[in-house]
Amino acid sequence: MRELMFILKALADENRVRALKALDGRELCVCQLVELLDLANSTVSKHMAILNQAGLVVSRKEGRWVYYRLPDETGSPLARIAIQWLLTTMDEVGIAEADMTRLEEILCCEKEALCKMQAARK
Amino acid sequence: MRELMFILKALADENRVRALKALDGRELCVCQLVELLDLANSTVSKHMAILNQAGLVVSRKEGRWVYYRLPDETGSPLARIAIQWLLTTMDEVGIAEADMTRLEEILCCEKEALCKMQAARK
DNA sequence: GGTATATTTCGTCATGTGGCGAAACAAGGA
DNA sequence: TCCTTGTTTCGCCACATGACGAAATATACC
Repeated sequence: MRELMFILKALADENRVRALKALDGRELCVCQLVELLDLANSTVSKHMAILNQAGLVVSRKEGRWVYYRLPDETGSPLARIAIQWLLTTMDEVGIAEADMTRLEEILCCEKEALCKMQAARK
Repeated sequence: MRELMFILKALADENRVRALKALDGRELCVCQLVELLDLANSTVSKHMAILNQAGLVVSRKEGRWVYYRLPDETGSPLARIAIQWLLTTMDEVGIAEADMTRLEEILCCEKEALCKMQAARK
């Protein structure tokens, strides 16, 4: 029950749901998620920590960059089924389409450029 | 997206999840849910209102009693699929078994007796 | 080693959420 | 009509949550 509630609580925030959808089929680093969600990087980092704790994402560090992605077969079955349900549901209903087009733009940018923009914004 | 978030937020509370599981395959009135969840009736009523708003339960009034049940084919597809996912997940993992045996006991009692007990408790 | 930079952690604040009891509401029975 | 009673609404409180900026970490580059 504890694990299930962790997952359900992690899913009960729109920004986290949007992040999961964005991670469908690809890996993203924090600065790309910051750009997509338009939140402070500290906020995004916290959201990703919550998703990570629930087993809904896994992280990988490469140099100074941290990449997040959806878990593979080795992840918790509960979490994987939850993700599958969420993503297919969102696809069927056509949710977060604006995010998908915005994500295309973001993926075209160099990550360094994104980070510089974000740093300048403050 | 709005409807999906209503559903996800409604599912992000353990007591509400327990209530949904208890409603699997049967109809329950508020006083029975109060007994199962061991919360104030005002609190249970609020929880059920949240579930109702998300389309995860429907209510039926019969005299002074209000019965809640899971939605049938006429309910929102999004809500119905969510419930289906939740219940099968809980079954597979074997969650809330204590509740199920406790529920058997509660169903044996007259509803009037339950309400009297609850009234006396204050 | 020192500097630059991507991310996380910390401190703080505003808002949301879940809990209760009391009062209000609704419906049956005297 | 008045009383009883099951449920909901209201007002309040304690705590959780999500947001930010600043400070701390960690890692590449000089």
